[in-house]
Amino acid sequence: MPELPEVEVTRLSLAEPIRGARIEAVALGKPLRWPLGCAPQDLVGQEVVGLRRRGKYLLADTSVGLLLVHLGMSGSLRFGGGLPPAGVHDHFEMLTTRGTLRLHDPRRFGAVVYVHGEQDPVAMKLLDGLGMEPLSDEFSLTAFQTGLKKSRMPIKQLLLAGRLVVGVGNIYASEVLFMAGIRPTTSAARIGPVRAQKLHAAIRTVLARAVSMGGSTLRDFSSAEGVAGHFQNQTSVYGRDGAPCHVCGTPIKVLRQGQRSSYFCPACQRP
DNA sequence: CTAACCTCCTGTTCGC
DNA sequence: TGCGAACAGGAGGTTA
Repeated sequence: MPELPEVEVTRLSLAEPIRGARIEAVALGKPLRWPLGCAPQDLVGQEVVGLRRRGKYLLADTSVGLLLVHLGMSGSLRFGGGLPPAGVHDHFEMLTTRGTLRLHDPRRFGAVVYVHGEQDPVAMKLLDGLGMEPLSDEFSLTAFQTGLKKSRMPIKQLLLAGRLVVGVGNIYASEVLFMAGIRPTTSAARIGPVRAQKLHAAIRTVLARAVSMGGSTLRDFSSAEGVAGHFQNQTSVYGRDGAPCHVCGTPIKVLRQGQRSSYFCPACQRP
C-alpha cells in the first residue's frame, strides 16, 4: 500500500532519469479512478521538467502543464527501456525519449490526471486541504500540537485523514503510535505535550527510516527501477496480531477503526 | 463546520 | 478440493 515513503521512494528513483524526457506517445489501459483529463495525444511533445511530491501525490511538471499521479492502494510506477510487454494491470503508459513510464495497478484505485497547473480547479480540489509535509520544516511541533488540540477524533483516524499531517497511512499510523506509546483510540485532544512531542518525532523518524529502506513491499510495490522495499519486515505492530511485543512480550492486539485495522501493544501504548 | 459511512477494485485468504 | 464470502485499504464523495 503506497503511503508517503513508497511515493517518495518512487520519486527519488524516477526524478533524475525522467528529467528532460520528451513525451512521444501515451497509451491507456482500463479506466483508473479518474479520467486523464485530456486526450492522450495532447501530451505528445511535452517535456517532463521535474518531479515533486505532495502527500501521496506525485507531481510531474511538464513544459506545458502538470501530471498528477496517485498510486492508490496497489499502484507502482516503472521507468526505463526494455520493459516487458504491457499486461492486463498496466493502465497508463508513456513513451518518452528517455524510456517508458508505466503505471501498474491491479486494483485501479490509482490515477493519472493532467491539469494546466496547481491552480487548475481539478488540482485544487485534490491538493487543497492536505496537511503538513511531515519531512519538511513546516511540520513544526507547535503546529502539530495546535492541530491535535483541535480534534477529538481518535488519533489514529486523525492521522489517516491527512488534514493535519499527510502521508501517514494505515501501516505507518500503527507504527508511529506504538513508538509514541499512544493507543490508536486515544482522542487527539487528550494527548499532552510530552506524548505529542514523542508522536511528532516518531512520525519523522518512522517515515524517514521507511524511505531509507525503500518503503514497504506488502505485495508487489517497487521503486521505478523495480527494487522492492524492506520496511515491512521490521514493523513493531502492523500485521503482528497475537505475536509478542518486541519490547515487553505482551501479545499485540488488533481492532477496527473506521473499517481499518489498527495494531497496538496494550501494555506499551496507553489510552 | 465535523465525523461517520459509502464507494471504487481485484488478488488473496478464509470458512464450510 | 472447491467455491463463495470476507478481507485488504487510499481517499474523495455523501450523508447525518
